[in-house]
Amino acid sequence: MVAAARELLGARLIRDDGLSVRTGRIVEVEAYGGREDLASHARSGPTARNATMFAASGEAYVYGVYGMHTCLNVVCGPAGRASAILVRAVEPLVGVAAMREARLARGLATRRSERDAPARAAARLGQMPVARLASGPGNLGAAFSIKREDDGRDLLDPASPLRLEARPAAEPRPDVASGPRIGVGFAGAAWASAPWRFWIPGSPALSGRRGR
DNA sequence: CTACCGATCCCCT
DNA sequence: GGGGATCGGTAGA
Repeated sequence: MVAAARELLGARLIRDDGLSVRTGRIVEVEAYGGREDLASHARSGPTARNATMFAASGEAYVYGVYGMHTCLNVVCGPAGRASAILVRAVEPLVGVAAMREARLARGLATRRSERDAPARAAARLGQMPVARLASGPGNLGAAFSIKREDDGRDLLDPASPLRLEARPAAEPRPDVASGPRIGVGFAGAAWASAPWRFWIPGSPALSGRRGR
């Protein structure tokens, strides 16, 4: 699982809906395990929400949180054993305009209804640096139009509209840094401090304050 | 700079 | 009915 997380860094995430293509280089991920991992959605065994976590390697596990965000995971364990890698950030490579549109579309659908909110959101997105468009799991979900219907998709199928590609052979294996996972304090100190977050040091697209 | 707060909805110790 | 693998804005030191 940890090895799979490291292997994902540098790989490409691709959204190909037939009209536009969006791709990004994965620069930040987190590993989540099964029942023993108190930070994992699988901590209480299989449920309707986390069923895909128990699927075979290579499927997408998509979940919604806080009523407005969808997050993408790559299932990485053998069938029956829950494990998933949360994709927290990518560096946009192709389809930057489509990512801005997707961010705007999702933001308008969910943000509080102030009178001038749409104009302000559009202005903010227009100014936003490319590296921030898919920085953080919620932002990535919006930029790549991740939907609940993507749950269970085969990310290793070259014909899939949402898929992964290996890091290009010509591209060197990236350096990898690690540290505690984000936002899992509820799991208790032991699991919250486990160094299961991995990132490519120096990437401008890292989540939180690191990339700013 | 840090700290808190609200938004918003599906699923569940 | 509670709460969350988040985000961006605001208030205050």
